[in-house]
Amino acid sequence: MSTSLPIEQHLNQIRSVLASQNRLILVAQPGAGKTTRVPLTLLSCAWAQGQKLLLLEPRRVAAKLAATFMAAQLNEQVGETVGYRMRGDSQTGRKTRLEVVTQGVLIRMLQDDPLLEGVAGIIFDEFHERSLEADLGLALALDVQESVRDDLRLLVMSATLDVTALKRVLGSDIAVIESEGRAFPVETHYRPPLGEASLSDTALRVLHEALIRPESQDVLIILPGVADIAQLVDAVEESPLDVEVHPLHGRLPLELQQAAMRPRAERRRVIVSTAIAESSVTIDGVNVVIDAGFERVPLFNPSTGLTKLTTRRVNKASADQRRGRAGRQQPGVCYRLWAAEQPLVGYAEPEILQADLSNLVLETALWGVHEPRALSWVTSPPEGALRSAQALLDQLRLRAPGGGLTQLGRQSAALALEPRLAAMLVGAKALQAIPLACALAALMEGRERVQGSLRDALTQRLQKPSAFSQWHQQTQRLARSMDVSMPRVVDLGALSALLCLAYPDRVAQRIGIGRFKLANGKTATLPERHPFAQHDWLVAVAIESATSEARIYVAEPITITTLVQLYPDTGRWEECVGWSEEQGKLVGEAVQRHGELVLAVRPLPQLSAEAMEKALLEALKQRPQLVITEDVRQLQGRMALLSRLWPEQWPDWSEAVLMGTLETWLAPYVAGLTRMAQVERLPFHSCLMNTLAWEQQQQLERLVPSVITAPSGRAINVDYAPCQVEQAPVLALKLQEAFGWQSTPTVVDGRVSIILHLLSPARRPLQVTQDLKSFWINGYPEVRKEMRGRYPKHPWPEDPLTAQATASTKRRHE
DNA sequence: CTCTCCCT
Repeated sequence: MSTSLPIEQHLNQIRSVLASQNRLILVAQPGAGKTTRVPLTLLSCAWAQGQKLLLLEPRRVAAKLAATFMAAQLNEQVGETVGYRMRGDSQTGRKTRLEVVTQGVLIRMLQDDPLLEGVAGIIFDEFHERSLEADLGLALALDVQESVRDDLRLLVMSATLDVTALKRVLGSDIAVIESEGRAFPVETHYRPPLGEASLSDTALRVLHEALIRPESQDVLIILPGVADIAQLVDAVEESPLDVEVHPLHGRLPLELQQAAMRPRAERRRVIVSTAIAESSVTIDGVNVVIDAGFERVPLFNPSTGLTKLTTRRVNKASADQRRGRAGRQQPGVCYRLWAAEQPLVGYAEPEILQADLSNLVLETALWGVHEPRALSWVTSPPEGALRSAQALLDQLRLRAPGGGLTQLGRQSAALALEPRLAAMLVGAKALQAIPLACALAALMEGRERVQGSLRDALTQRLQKPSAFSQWHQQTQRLARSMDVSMPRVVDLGALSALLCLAYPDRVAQRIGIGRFKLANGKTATLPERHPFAQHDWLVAVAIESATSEARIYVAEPITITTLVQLYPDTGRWEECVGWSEEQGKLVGEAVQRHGELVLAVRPLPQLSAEAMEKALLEALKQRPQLVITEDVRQLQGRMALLSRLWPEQWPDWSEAVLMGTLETWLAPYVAGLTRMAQVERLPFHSCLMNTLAWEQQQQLERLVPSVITAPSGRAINVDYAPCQVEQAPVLALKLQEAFGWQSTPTVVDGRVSIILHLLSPARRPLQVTQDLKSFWINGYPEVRKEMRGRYPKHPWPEDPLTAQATASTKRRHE
């Protein structure tokens, strides 16, 4: 059967492209056979002789399965020509030429040997899943290939036809080979919820419909979350349907997951699953899929530093993948619980756009890249999440000011733990609490949910390690990597200190019953009856960010003394001068802070000059706007006109810019001031003018004069305020004052015509014009006819071009 | 009213 796989007909082409080029994209649908056929065929290529190939798989099961299958193809055991490598479980030997590795392993291999000696090529399987680690692995591999290993072959395999982003980073001329997949046809029906029916009600209704068809075998129902699954499982069990029902999700113990996947002959099975059934596991015997069309995804919020689970509609690629689960072994049926016309986004967002990037920043810093965006990414890590990750690493003391790693940071990166836990582990040395830190890290990293207090959970495990084998294994592994052995008795004394090392940003100060302010400035709550609800200080370990206030699920009490011992900066008294709105003046205090939290305050008798200056400017910046007098407003308008024409030569004096640059133009004048009223009285006009050179000041007066002399002899203020909104300056004057002006007056050496507001003797607008010449000819006769009767004492000559201009009445003139 | 998935 292997000879009939769709990928077979492309193998020669794949070999020939990689003989002469070092990059290739292979697009193949599920069932094409790419995972197992392509790596084996590449082993015999000339460029791979005497070297290894790495095959990257996104999941441990997939890696083992692929290795086992390929070894069997060669009539060998795993660990001979084909082996695998993953955390805590490897089978490779001296003969091994193809290593199937999981994502974390690839990154460690690259970090340990950036030359990748002995490796001829890397195959990225299932790249369309766009996991954070696959993206990082490819970025590092590209860096290696571009800098020191142009012979290194990189083959990216994807089930997605949309390869534009990949081509952008791999090169627009890269070869793309496409292969058909192989699957049975699946009939699609759309069954949106009726009225207000819930997802599980709708799924139950459609399940009845599906089971009526005699050809229906086992049914896979995909719902967004565990709660929906439990609800539907109950409903099916209470219904008269003669089926065997199994829940399936990642938090279920492994035995129950496996039970859900085992085929049974006697009764039809209904498997109610999360998205885990979409890609991670295959279930034999299924030919009906009921897809609710939703997924729950963790979205990282850079401003809170928290990850929130969000339910949203699936993308089209996932929906098709789910549907395909009905046609793996025979023709099938898929019921979609949404309307056919429901729009869906095309593909899943790459994880890099929505995940916590602290590990990515740690890895790239270890790689020697201080600014992660300098690498070549299929999708660049987003700015906000990068800054947030950098801030966390700074707080964990893993990152040095320049962006490199500290000593602690380098040790942490080698530990293969998330940065918070790694920082805790390396920091445990100074607390002489490494064994406890290992036990704690293993607990927090584990998948099991901690019920009740951390202290109890730890005590339980330390007393009876054999009952918690996964935790025990990981504890031992961490202890080995820290060069300690686990003692028989572990003291829990350093527990809260260790947690502060991992979660310095989540130190929490009580601000009410069960309400806490976190060091990152956010508010979080603990149930009012929680035993810690009345503690003044906690460290919040598990938090879920909700729409309103974040909720704390796991916490541990701490003392300020502990905090100060761990973070010497926290204990430092910091001079803090601030503006008091109530007192209308600057006040000073010395405070001890931890992030946004204030530990202690004492008044400060004397304020330093710099602190006062800084505080005053800061207070000014907090205000919605500067106090702008008319002369400053005019100056801003004049400057706006000039800087629009010559942005290189004239500064931008818009309000936003002035607010942002107080330090440069206002600072010299605030020295010694303590009250805001004094600041408000400063001559801002002169302060601004003084920043210009003398020649520039002269030029300003000449190009945009503040007054223009009308034919009447009167000097009239030009209004430049409209220039701030990109309009021309305005000159308002009585019509009679303009007699004799042949055309519109101008500024900026004739470049800009002024808008004239010609007024009646009662200063009512008669005409607004930027073309005076045409007004005299076309508009004036009409105005004259109408106004002569109403204002007989004022001159209304027939020829305004030659008439004597005047600001007063006829009589005074005679 | 906690909990999608994955990995060093």
